[in-house]
Amino acid sequence: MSENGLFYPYTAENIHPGFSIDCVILSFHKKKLRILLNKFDISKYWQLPGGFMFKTESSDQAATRVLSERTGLTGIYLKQFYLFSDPHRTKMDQNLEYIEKNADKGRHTEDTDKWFLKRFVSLGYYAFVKYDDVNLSSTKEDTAKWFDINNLPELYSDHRNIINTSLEMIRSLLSILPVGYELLPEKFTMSDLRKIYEIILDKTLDRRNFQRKVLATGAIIQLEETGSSSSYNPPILYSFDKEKKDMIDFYPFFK
Amino acid sequence: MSENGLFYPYTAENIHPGFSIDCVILSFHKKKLRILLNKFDISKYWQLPGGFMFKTESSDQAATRVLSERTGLTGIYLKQFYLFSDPHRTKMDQNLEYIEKNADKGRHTEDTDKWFLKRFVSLGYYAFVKYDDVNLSSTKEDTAKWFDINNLPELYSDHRNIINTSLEMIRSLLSILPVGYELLPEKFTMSDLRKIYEIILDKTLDRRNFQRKVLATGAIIQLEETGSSSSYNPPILYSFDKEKKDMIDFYPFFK
DNA sequence: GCAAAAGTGTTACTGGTACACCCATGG
DNA sequence: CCATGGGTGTACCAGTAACACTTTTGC
Repeated sequence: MSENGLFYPYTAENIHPGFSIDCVILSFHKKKLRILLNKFDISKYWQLPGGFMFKTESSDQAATRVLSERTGLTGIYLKQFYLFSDPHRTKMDQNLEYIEKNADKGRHTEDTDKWFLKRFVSLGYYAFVKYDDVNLSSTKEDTAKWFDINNLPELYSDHRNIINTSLEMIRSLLSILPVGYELLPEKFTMSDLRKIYEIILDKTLDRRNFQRKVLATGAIIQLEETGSSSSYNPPILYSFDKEKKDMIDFYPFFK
Repeated sequence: MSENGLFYPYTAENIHPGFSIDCVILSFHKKKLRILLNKFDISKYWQLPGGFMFKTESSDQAATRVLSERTGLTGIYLKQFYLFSDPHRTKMDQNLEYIEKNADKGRHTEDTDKWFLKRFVSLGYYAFVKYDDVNLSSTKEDTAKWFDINNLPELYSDHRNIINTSLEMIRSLLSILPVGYELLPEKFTMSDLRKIYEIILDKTLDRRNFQRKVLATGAIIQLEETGSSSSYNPPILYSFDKEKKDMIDFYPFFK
């Protein structure tokens, strides 16, 4: 997104009309669940990384491309979760402001007006990435930043609703989602794994029962090493058994 | 769908572009799970009831309208479940044939060519209706019919895939879907309720354990009457307790 | 030595599964 | 009188939940 600012490389001709994609990209860092947001210099609001679908792409391909552009990653775990189609979801005043400020910056293209001020439906995707693997690419016009999922700024359009919906969906499917495997680094502590489930479920889990249940799946290997960072009894490190990571019904289920 | 045949009342101007809706409408009758399909006189294939979204509608409203047109019902239980967006999902040869045969019948409109031969993404909905409540509206050009879900005809485009996907989604969410409440008439037998779960899960369930689990929820009331129809020990009839029907986690969960 | 994080084990309960016997009716 | 569908009860097993004590280290 640089050539023509805000909308590059999308044009009225190359995208599937009236259709956009918004990505809820989650990671885990320092005991917090993080979500990736970005902000254009011309905007007051932070927003979900998103984009449009080229005429030659499927929505999965488009979402994968958008995520790759944002994070530099390939092979990302992502799933569509809901189509947002309220006819009034697009805040035309906000978009008009975008167009105007874009023009002020000398980045205006007439083409844009034709399609950006029309109604869009948006397909929501959620994605799980490893925090340490991500290289955030920010430009002067477009800043990317991780936010604590429990401490979000004011958001563009209906993006707050999209995030809330994604979390509900993730919560209800948590028992079969590989959140730990996708969010944690190669080596991790049991405390971190548990924290992920606690944040998503918004409740504390019994430390001992959690550990027993997780280990009983046989998909997690206890390592020799310990994590040294903290200032007390160093925790044991664990790793996922990659052979077993794709087993359905592996992932522990917590009510 | 009569004025101009196949595409009434949709035009290039009044619909959201490149976007369609397909509905998997399920009912239960005589121990079989049924799906509503329709066939145009000009088509070789049966297809899912579907339609397009007007520019003023949400997708839920569009789906509700389509279902209402097809079944005469209001207040239908329906949920979106997946967006089908493969760029090659639309079979252009099939659609071209539609257009040509439509022209043969003197129902051709030039407008149609503009949009019906373009790429569409399609949002899948599943719906649960009570068989006895439905009045199928067939016309000479458009026949509607219930099919046994396990005995389907050859289908248009990727509709077979849409049906399979819907059943997978329903299966995975079965524990929280009100399938019994939505599919069964006011009074029903335990055998019918169990049969619904057995068909969707494609496995037999222990008759006694099923009954105990279902009754333990407290959401089903045993009636005084018995069903007399069959030729043996008449079964007890049950009803849902409407006060409790909306309780989440009510619906029994079967692995 | 005490606070904080982490390691480990036992018990009780509940929900799920497997299974057997009796009853009523129509043919 | 028997085949078929339906009603009811028990026993076992496994997974879950509740819960307590010990260890390590920094301050």
